[in-house]
Amino acid sequence: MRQRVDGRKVRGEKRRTEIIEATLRVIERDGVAGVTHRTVAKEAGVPTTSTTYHFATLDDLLIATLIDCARDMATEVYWMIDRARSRGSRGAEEVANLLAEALGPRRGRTMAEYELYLLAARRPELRPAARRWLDVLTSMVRHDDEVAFRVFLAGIDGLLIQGLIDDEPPTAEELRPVVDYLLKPR
Amino acid sequence: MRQRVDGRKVRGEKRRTEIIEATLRVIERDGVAGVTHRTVAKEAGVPTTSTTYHFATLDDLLIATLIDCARDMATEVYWMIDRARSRGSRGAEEVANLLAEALGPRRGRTMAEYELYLLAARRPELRPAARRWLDVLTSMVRHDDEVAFRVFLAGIDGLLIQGLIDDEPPTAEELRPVVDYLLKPR
DNA sequence: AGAGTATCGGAACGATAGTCCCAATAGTAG
DNA sequence: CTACTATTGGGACTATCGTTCCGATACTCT
Repeated sequence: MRQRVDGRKVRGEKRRTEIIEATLRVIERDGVAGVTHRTVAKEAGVPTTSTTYHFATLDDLLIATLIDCARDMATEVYWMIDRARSRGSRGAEEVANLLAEALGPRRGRTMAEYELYLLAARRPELRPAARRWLDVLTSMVRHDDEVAFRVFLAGIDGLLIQGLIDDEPPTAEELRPVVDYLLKPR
Repeated sequence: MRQRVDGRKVRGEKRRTEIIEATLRVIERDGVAGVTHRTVAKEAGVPTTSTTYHFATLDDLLIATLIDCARDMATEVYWMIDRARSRGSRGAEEVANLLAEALGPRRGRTMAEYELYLLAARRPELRPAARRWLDVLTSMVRHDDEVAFRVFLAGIDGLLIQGLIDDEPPTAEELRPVVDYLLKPR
């Protein structure tokens, strides 16, 4: 039995999270295709069998990792929306900065997030995780803004995925006019 | 020597395209992860070694297939833009219909196209193919519309990739107001 | 027709994958 | 302290992968 009454972490919890974090690093570096029991174990510095002990199958490990990844994703986009909505005219600048960051220093992470998207397209059990940030953020917007908000979210997704296939990541300055136009009310 | 002066197809060309088409079917069904020499050969009804004969490596086969896929992609989106621009107020309806089609009957194909996107993010040699339709379409728009056009393209990409993680594909009617808003000039 | 070359297709080789087995260890409840 | 269970970690088994080898076949040019 893994659970404890006092809520303290059980022994294996630490290594379990280490494995998940290592898996995310592998995905960022080599993509989902690079995830094997052995590569993850090597990245985490644990024996190969440790990954099979904590996760029944490799699929379970992938799903656990991507769900974890989706949680951070939701947090990040939450702040993006928050800045865009609350700071008035400076919203576009903040959003452009966050996009440039997602396509520059955090590029690997952004790729991992879209690998989750595509995996969720084929595996229904991943869809709730992939949709989490869409749902959460949709719920925090006024109902009469829903269409505008969906357009905004789609635009962000499109700019990110298109930015991933640029030879060099776009700067915040280059993104600025597009974000500006995207946020402009109609 | 494979090339002929008169331009007639050389012998192996037919089987080569059969293999590419089979590969695309495999990608549509099981994703890039499902592509192996054996699965492709089985799908094409040819012996396993045929795939290694016509393509030096499995990577070459993948790249050839995805570049082929990108060509059709460009054609399809070309028509989408064409309808949106030339038919005035009915443009949004046409675009919504095409989106619903891409997320319904052509769902597998759409997933394949975004797998190309993500693969291109990691492999620079695939980027020209992935960017082709963006570039072609960008060149056909008036320069003063460039920002609006980039927003439109990003919105389309976002709607498509978000539609892929819906439990049931959105209908043209559901997409209509969003496309309407996306196309509305500012 | 015959030589030469492109293509085909069966078999197999080495590498690597997922997963399982089992002995050793450590922390915990009684 | 002792029994028990969770966890660790090394090794191995089996399946499948990419790729190569090589003999058979078919097409083309002279």
